[in-house]
Formats: sequence, C-alpha cells, structure tokens
Amino acid sequence: MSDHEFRDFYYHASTIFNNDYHVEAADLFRVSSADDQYPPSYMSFTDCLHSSMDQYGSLEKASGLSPSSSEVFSPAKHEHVGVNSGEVMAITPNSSISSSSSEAAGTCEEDSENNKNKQPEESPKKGSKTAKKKDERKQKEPRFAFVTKTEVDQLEDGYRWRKYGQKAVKNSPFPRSYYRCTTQKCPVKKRVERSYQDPSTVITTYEGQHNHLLPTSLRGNAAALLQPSMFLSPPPQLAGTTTFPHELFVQMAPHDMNSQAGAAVSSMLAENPFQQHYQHQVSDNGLLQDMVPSRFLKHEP
DNA sequence: CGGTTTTGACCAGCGC
DNA sequence: GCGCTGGTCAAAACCG
Repeated sequence: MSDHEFRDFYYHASTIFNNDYHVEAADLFRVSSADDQYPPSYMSFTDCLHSSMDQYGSLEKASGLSPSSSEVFSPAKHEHVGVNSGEVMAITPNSSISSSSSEAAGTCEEDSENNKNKQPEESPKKGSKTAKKKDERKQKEPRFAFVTKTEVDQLEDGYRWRKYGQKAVKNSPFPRSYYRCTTQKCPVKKRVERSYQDPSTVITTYEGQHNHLLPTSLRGNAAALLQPSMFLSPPPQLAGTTTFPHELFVQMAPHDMNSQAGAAVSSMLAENPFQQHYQHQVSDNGLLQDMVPSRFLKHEP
C-alpha cells in the first residue's frame, strides 16, 4: 500500500470506525498463523495498516507467530474479514477449515473441472497421487468465513449459486450446505451452516475467487455498491459519504488483502446492504468465541 | 424443458 | 486396517 493509499484508507477507516461506529481501532485486527496452530493475537489497526506486504516476516514476530513449516506467511493468509454491526472487524487465516477433502484442497479451477474427469484419470499409483494431493493442498484457495446474524439460511450475496450437497455436521443439529457459483468456469464455492453455538447466526464460508463480475441481473443496491470501479481504483476521498464499514473493505480489498477479500466482502455486503442487525464475525468452523475480543461478542442473557 | 434442489452413495484424509 | 468425518458426485425429483 502506498503512503497515499494508506492515508486515504486510514482517514476513511477512522471516519467510519471512530466516528460512526465508535470502534476502538486498536482492537480491529487480528492476525493469526496460517494453520491456527498458534494462539490468536491481535495487532493494532495502525500497525496492521502500516505493515506492507513484504513485512509479514516482522508481522509474525510482532504477533507471536511462527513461520514454521513451509508455509509462507503471505497476505493471503490474512484474508478473513468480518464486520460486526460496525463493531468488530477481524482478520483470520483460512487454515483450519478442514484439511480433509482433496477436492477442497486443490485449486478450485482445477477442482471443478477435474472432478468430473476424476474417475477416468484415476491412477493406481497411490503414492504419487498422495504427493500430488499434498501439493495441491498447499495451494488451496483462500477462504473467508463470515458469521451473519440472520434468520434466513440462504443469504443473497449478489451471485447465483447452485447447491451441490448438504451434510450433517458433527456436534451440530444444523446441516451444512455446499454451493457452487453457477457462472461457467467460476471456481468459487461457499458453505453455509447455522452455528450450533448461536442458532441465530449463519456461518458462511467462501472459497475461491470469482472470475467474473456480478450477474447483471443483480438487483438494486448491491449492484450499485459493488461497482467494479470500486475494486479497481484507489479509494477516492469519500470521507463523509461513507456510511457502512462494508464499503471500507470493498475499497481496501484490492490494496490490503488479496482480491479474495473483495469477493468475500462483496458477498457479505450484498447479503443485505440494509440489514440493521447483521453480525459479521470471522469464523472458521464456527469457532467464533476464540476469534473476536470477548467484549465484542454479544452474550445472550 | 432447462435449471435447481434433494439425497444417498462414494471417496479421501485423519486419528486411533 | 478401520471407523469417523467432511466434501463431492450424480440421479431423481422438483420447479418456474
């Protein structure tokens, strides 16, 4: 991020969070390791902003992370973004969301196309296959998890999805639904499940990156808010015009995170641009309580 | 009739 | 090796 961009962004963020949403910026960012083996740690908003893409090494140290294994602590590891009624924003790794499925492990583009050919290409050489799978897993698509306080299971996010599976989740009375973007060759998937810890919230996990714009049929506000220009140009001087913190993420996405964040944020944003009580938090597998400063969590009486 | 949803089966990874 | 679990497939059902 350039200094110019930083100033724009920081001013923007300050306006949003301090003035409109009364958030303590120092609590906004959470940085964690790539695989969640390490306890979460928090860094200040400004620290995070000042940390350029090539400073993740020092970031690790600052946040008590270990650059262990072969994982490179890249921006892509910080992709999860959540906004909680303008109260909470956090960044977490994609990491722990299951390392089980090889399908989910590989790059999505490969997945979606290869799955259909999987059977014919089946090789008897299990060893090499396993090695290949491990390689694929290293390159798995970043994921973004959101928690949305809503009674609706299937949230509108501006994209068209086709459900391709539903599974019961261990320890949860609520099933998990699997969706794929219906746009041709778009590798994006999402999983939707209701949190068993708080049934009033829905956990949505996005995986992959849309390779297309929002469907032209996208209606109303979501489309307007998600104009491609917002992703492609530096943040304009919008101080005073921005209302929702979502917009901040939309704008910061291409600069401070990978484009995945933009996609995820756009999805989050489009879910319900007018929602008054949405509660987005970062989550992997619903482990919210560990991921957001406790005072930000709403505790039911 | 084409697209979507449902749902049982299948597969791979992981822990024991 | 076996069982458990998560993720995906694919045929059938459903729907506009």
